Amino acid sequence: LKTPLKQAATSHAVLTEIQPDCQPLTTPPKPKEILPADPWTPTSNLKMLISVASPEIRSREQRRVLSNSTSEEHLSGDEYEKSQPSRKEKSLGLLCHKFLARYPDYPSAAENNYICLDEVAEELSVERRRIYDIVNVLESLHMVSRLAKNRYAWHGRHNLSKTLQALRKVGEENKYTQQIQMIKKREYEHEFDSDGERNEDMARSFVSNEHSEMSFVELPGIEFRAASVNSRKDKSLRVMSQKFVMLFLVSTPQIVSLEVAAKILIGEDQLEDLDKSKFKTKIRRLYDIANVLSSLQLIKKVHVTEERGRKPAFKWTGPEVLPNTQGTILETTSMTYPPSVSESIISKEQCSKNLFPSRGKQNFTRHPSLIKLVKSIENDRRKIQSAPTSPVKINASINQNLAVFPSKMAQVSAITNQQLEGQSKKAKEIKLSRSALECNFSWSEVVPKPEPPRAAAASQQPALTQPLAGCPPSHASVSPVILPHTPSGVSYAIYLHPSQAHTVTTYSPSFMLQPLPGANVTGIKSINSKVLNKITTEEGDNQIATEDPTKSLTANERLAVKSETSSQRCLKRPQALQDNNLIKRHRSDEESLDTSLTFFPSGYLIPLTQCTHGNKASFSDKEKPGLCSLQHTTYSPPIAGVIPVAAPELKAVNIPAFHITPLNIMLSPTSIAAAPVLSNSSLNSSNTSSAQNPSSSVLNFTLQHVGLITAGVQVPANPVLQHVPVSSQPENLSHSSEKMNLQEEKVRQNILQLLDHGELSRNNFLSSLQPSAPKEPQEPQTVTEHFFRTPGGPTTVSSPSANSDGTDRISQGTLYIPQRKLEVSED
DNA sequence: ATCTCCCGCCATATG
DNA sequence: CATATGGCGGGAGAT
Repeated sequence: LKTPLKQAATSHAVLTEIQPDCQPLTTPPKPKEILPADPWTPTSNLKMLISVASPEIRSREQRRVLSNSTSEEHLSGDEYEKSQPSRKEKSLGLLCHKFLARYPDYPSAAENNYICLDEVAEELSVERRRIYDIVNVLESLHMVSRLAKNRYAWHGRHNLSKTLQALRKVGEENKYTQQIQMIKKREYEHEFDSDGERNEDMARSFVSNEHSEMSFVELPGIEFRAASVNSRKDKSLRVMSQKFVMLFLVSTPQIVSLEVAAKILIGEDQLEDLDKSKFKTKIRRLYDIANVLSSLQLIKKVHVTEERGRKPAFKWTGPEVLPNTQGTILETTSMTYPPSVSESIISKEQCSKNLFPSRGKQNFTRHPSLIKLVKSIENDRRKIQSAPTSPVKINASINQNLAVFPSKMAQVSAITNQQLEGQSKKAKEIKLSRSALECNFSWSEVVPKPEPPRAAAASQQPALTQPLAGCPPSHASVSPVILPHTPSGVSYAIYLHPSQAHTVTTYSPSFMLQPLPGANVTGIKSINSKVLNKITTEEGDNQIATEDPTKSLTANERLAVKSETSSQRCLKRPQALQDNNLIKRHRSDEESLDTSLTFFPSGYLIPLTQCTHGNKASFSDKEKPGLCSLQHTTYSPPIAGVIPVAAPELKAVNIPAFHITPLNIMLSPTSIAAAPVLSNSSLNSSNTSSAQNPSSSVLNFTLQHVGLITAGVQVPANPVLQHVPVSSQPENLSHSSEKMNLQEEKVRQNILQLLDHGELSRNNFLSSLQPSAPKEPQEPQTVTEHFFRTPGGPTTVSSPSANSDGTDRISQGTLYIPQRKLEVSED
């Protein structure tokens, strides 16, 4: 019927931006939007071209051209159906590119960045419906916000960093990592026992438990307040998009298969109701979302090959999100709202409404100080949540923040604490956290720096240094306050996600970071569950990006972006205020407490003004330096690398960490992740085996208790950071331990299972699990796994770790747990 | 056949 | 009530 212009397909046509042609009748093109300030930046154009001109398309186009012999339409109608707009040309992804091309990534406040849906739809000549699809996901990233009926405000990537951070946090709170594990485990089981008596694995229950319904995650974004119009209840596409992104952010290899994503997004609730159609629909939506995210270059399509064939998946290619960044918002905020400490204190989560309204009735009380802030926001979206309450959470992070702003905050914090306590008994933990200090400083990777963690470290970090450093040393020095308390010893637990097996490798004791080109990833987490893996290569897969022009370009772009973002966010010194999700959760609802797995509702973030550009210059390098280097390093050997274990951020070791560690362990029953623990201190101090400080003791204790490490093994803590307020730890520790016991057993069983299956052949592994079997104290054993990525694809990597079987020994208490194989291939 | 995912009906929300 | 939004899923192009 329609006779589209033929061969629109020519590359030229495609490249040409938006629809040069058409619309004879309708309103003429509107000049208005096309102003000098126009969005088209060289970058964007380039970007667009690159992305658009994918090889596939190009080849396709060529074919077409040949066939047509360039004639547009002339000959015969034989061209019949060949109509052009081959499906691909109408793809959401391409459309999205066009859309994005219209606006600058980083619009200046000055320009009018308004988006009129009608116009856009018209100009791009697509149905409005499609525009909604795009806008909705952009909205989920806070790249746009709705102003009113037909109008949206374009924010570009200014908020992206914060958004991602928030999403990551929420994802962590929602225990997506565990959910993913569960799902994978389930699949695994199915494969195995065909009999399938799906053991009523608690796993399920876990998942089902949480079924948290989450609503839109709000982020502090600029004019978000104005977005009064937005939102309503469902927002499914938006929410879905956020969840999808969260999955990437919490996954260690940042690869998420559609299947897994769909399952999680779907039934966050019920056990698998293998509702086929529902699943299908979900997948469709995910594709839609993925297309947009791909256009944003946040993800790219890959395939994961597992035992059962290859499945479509996507790999995160966007900026990595720092684990601990909690400080970011605060920092920003503080700058923004210097006066009201309280406000500044509020960090995302605190402000949150319940994203995940867990079934439980959670009654949060809003902290007075927050009320004002929240109030306005709430008005805007009052209608949105039918939810009666918009709980505001205040948590430990606040306390932490105190450190930063000692004087001012003090009172506030005090208040906060009281309130918290009042709210829930569970809050007790919070106290602990506050003492913890958090300074992120970059860890010196290879070069151990003698100096104190403080600012010193950060200063000259090589590119590889951790991003965490987020704050430049300069800042640190500037605001000494930040490091109020002595640094706490920070230990980090490294674990491997079973599901995402990747190469595991040993890490060097010295913590050298190496960009692991191939290694994708092991997960490294700080105790408090923040992942520190900045190191992972972006190109992650062992792919060598070098030759691909596109990639290189993207890389560059990325760099640019990163630096920018980092600069923004690093306005302040490093304080890693970490917040503990755990704590938050605990206090949030008591009921859920019992099941450790229960999810707690999280809130949405209240938008704070976004940070202005402050001194960006100073830190350009810190944050993502690692990435940059990584990118460059693409040429590096395919081998899986060493797992960089270092934990850059010195976080206070808080109790939460303990909780978390166990959780992680227990959660991944399937393959069980290894939990290597390291202290970042080692970086500074050459010796790893220094005497344990309290924190390390606790940690060791915990680990031992859980059975992850042998009694003899000890995890060193960072000397510098030592004074972690350990005081209360015992309680917490015990507490967590208790919870974990059950889990412990399961974990073991799982391990055994693995062994049975032959996945683990190592005695070592077992022995390591046995507390009774002491091993060399200083050298815990590692169970290495064969993870492999099989060859075949560019991505394939073999585990570098030398001795194939878990014989490797890793210097400091590192435990690696075996995994299943998994291959990732591009495209 | 499977993977992608476009198209657009039609229920809802908004104004 | 007229529109603006946006679930949803059929079904077809791409592989």
